[in-house]
Amino acid sequence: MTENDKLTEEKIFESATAVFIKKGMDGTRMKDIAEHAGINKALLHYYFRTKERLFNAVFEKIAGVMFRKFAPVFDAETSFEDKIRFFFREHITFLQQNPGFPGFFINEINRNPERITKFLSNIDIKSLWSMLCEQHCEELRKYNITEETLPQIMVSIASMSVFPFAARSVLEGLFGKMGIDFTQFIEKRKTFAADFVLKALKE
Amino acid sequence: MTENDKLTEEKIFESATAVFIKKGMDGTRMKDIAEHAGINKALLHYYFRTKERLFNAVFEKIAGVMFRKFAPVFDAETSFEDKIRFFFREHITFLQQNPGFPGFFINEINRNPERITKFLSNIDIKSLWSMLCEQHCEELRKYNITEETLPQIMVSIASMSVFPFAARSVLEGLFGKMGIDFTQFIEKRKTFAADFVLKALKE
DNA sequence: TATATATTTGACTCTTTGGTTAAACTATAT
DNA sequence: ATATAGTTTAACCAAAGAGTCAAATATATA
Repeated sequence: MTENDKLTEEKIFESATAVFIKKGMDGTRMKDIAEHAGINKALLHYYFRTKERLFNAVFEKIAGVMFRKFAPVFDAETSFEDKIRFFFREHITFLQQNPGFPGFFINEINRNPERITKFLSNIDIKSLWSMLCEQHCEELRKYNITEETLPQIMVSIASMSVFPFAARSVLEGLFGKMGIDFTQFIEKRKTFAADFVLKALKE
Repeated sequence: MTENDKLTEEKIFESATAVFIKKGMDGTRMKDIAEHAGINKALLHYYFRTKERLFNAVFEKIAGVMFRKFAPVFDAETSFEDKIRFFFREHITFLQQNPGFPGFFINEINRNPERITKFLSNIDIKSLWSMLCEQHCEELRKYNITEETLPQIMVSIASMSVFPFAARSVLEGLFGKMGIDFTQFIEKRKTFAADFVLKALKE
């Protein structure tokens, strides 16, 4: 094995990731993954036993990476405003590099909602949430954010970042007719979304 | 045939809609649709030839209904502000009644992006767009909305309405741990989202 | 080098799947 | 009633799918 050869298992995992993202669990053929990796189909089973195990490995990796991207919002020592700007900048950049993640993720959680229950059970949401509330106690009062509106705001923020990628082909279809470039639209969105949210909050 | 019996073709179409929404094109078995409709599998082919034709019929129906819901935003004779309030109220109510549509739609356009190109070719977006711009010419200037920010705003509005349904199971998972009820969250969202957007726009 | 161990393959199995077909059934018009 | 057209079914088919396995190859180790 030469230095730059990837291990077979890695090669399989990466090919599986690519194909699963493109075709989804149900639309993916083990043969496709094997061909993508340039190996024999039986090797997939040698390393991962079944299609479902291979898929679970891929899904958990992606879900983990996606959720870890939300972490800085909770633990950074910056102001509420800075966190919002930071989030949109970093999260949209991340999605630019992984544009298929939102569509893949939304698809699979809809087909199999139990998956997310299991995944979330590893995370202590409640303490993250109260950490956020305590850390920005005064700011939240200043912005007039209540226990009821905070979830609405958080969901709005996530929506604005994730949705354009999930609905990418629709937007590209619409934009195409109006002379708007999707890539440019996304680049602008990093600051637009932050400004938009902050203006909506500002007293 | 008694009065309240549905025509077989309708029954098939409705069953196909239900199953396709739940399982997606790739995850759906013709057998499942037949069983759901309580008929023989061969009847599906008698009425719709192939799985793909049946799916296309369902997809086009759903896509049509979804996009028609956006129409009042373009042709109503109300103010910009009223349109935003009207949209969130009506659109979220529509999604409450069809909570599976966003997930289904996002999934299928990601698996097969050409589908949306074909679908959008029937709609004259450009003239709808310029209609909107002309109709609210002064308001747009008042709110300081430019040619560049208008698409950002429209996408933000769509995001805020659609995304919570697409990511429903994630939100339910998170909310469950925090004592938040998804149904109630959605009900509140009709006014929250409108207020949020309008505040973000207001000079 | 010889032996044990890990990796890779082609050929195979068994099940599921979309789709077909010929026959049976139903309703209706003459 | 009976011929005709439309509807429904059971039985069938070929292709594709996930998964298996024994043999072959490479790799490490003594």
